[in-house]
Formats: sequence, structure tokens, C-alpha cells
Amino acid sequence: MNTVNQRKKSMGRKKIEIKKVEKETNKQVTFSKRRSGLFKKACELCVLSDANLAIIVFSPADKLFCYGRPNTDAILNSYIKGTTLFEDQNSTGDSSICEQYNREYEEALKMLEMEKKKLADIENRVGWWNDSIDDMSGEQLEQFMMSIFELRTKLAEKEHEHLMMFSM
Amino acid sequence: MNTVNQRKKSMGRKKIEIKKVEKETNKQVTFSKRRSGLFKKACELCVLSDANLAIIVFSPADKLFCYGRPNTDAILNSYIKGTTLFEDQNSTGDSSICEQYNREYEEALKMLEMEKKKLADIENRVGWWNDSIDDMSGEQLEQFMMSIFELRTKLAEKEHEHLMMFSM
DNA sequence: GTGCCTATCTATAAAAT
DNA sequence: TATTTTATAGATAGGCA
Repeated sequence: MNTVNQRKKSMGRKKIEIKKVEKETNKQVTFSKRRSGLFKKACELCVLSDANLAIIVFSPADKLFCYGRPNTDAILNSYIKGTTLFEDQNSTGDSSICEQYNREYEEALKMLEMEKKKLADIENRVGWWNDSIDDMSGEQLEQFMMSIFELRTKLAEKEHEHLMMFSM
Repeated sequence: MNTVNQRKKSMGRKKIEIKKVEKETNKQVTFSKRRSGLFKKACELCVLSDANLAIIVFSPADKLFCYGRPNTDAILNSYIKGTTLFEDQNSTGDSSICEQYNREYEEALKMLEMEKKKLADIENRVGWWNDSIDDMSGEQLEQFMMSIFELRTKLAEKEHEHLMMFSM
């Protein structure tokens, strides 16, 4: 049994005034604990009442945390568009900022790949051409000239293709 | 005074399971109470730890509620612009991807521009070369051969640059 | 920064008004 | 339907590891 004088291990929770916590380390701890508490409450609200929500938090050090159901961007998108979630889900167009970025990014990547291929293609041809010239001796000049015209024709065709692709 | 048999006025709070409240009227009451509780917690978090946050809630009936400090739109703008560090606490979806896509997308766009410039550069040179050949008559062949070697040298330099860039 | 602990403090489910 | 009451479940400040 505890004697009258025996100290408790903890003073337990104390009432605090809701005002800025001045001590920096305590402020950090309070932020961390209460943020997780807030997100838990948010989760419960969603589950219990079948709601959807997003929370975006900037910590005192301006670090970003967020919670969202079904996900943050879907909620923000609905908010920004001034539509409801229901309407948003039924739309066939872009459904969230995230997805939109994703789509644009994939497109950009594809374009990049195409450009790289074109470049590689052209550089290969140039390389082949250079090699041809490198190996050439005086008596091969006439034959080379024939090749030049042949190549020119092929290049013109290829270039035309490229220009067509560019103008898309 | 209360007699021994006198019933309490309330059974008090009971433990509830965190799952969708089926009874519509109870769900509505739960939503309303817990939403205000959530906003209160959010307010306390802001004051205590000097944080900023925004909460956007769609009720089960898709009605919009929000809370923001300093205000909702300021927080959303910061979020969308992705100007700060990011840690995702999301349980259902992943929203940090959005910012990441944005960054990768910008990068891809830059790369694309670079590739296009390179391509245009090379195609200009090829075009110039083709034009040269087009206009050529028999007596200009010797002069053309001189040009070929000059060009070859220049192209080799340029190509080397490109290969260097590619290998990054 | 996280996690545990305990003694409170606070939010809130259910009922009553 | 909103507010108040009751009694309890849950959150958390302060310590410590």
C-alpha cells in the first residue's frame, strides 16, 4: 500500500490554457501528439458518419502533413471546383489534380522518348555518314558522290517525316 | 435526496464501435457533434503549437464545411504550390504523389525542350546540307567536296557534344 | 523526433428537456 | 430538431526511456 508520503510516478494530466506554448520542445511535442489525435478524430468522423474530408497542416516549422479521405487531392479538387464529391465522381473528365498531373507527366515522358528516338536516329545517320567519309580515299570520291545523292534522297524522306511529327 | 431505487437520469456515455452509423438520424447527430469537436481540436492545435491548417469536410449529404487558419484558401494555395516539405499521413490514398508528379513533370518539360532544341539544330544542319546538294551543278562538285570535309569536321564536334549530353 | 505511463481532463453517447 | 444532463470512454500533459 502507498504511504501518505509516497510520491506518485506521475502527476498525471494537468489542465492547460489554450495559448501558444512558449517552450520550443514542448510545443513540438504538443504539436505531434495533437496532430495525430486530430487525424484520428477525422478518421473516426469519416467512418462513423460516412463523410469525406481533407486536412492540411503546416507545422510550426512549416512542414506539411495531410490527411484525406478518400484522398486529399480529390477533396481539394471538389472544393476548388465548387462541386460536390458525388458530382465529381460522375464526371468523365479529369477527376483530381493528382491524376491530371499524372496524365500530363506521362504525356511529357512519351514526347520525351519520341524526341530522343528522333535525335538518336538522326545522330546515327550522321555518324554513319562521318564514318563513310573517314574511310574514304581519293579514288573512292566518285562512288562517294553517288552515295551522297542516294543518302540525300533518303534523308529528305526521313526529314519530311520528322517535320510532320513536329507539327502535330 | 435520491432513494436507493431511484433510476439515474442517463446511462451515460457508452463505448461505440468505430463503424458506419446506420440509423440516419443518429448519423446526422454524430456528424454534427464530431465535426464541431474536430474543428475545436484544430483550433487548439493552431493556437498551442503555432501551426496553420485547413480542414475541408463534405457531410454525408455532401454539404461543405470548412475551417482554416489563417484561412482555408491560403493553406490550399501553399499546398498546391508545393512550396514546403511534405510528409503524408494519409490512410486511404496518397497525395504526396501529386507534388512529386508536379516536380517530375516540370523536369520532363525541361528535358523535352532541350531535346527539341537539339533536334531542331541537327535538322537545320541537315536541311542546309540538302539544299546545298539540290542547287549543285556538275562543275560545283569539287567545291562541294571541300565543303563536305569542312562540314564533317563541324558535325563531328557537334555530335560529340550531343553524345556527352546524352550520357548524363 | 517516438513510445510508454498515469492521473487527470475533455468529448461525447444516450437520455431527457 | 436543438440544447442540456449524465456518466463514462477517450484524449493527453508531464515524466521518463
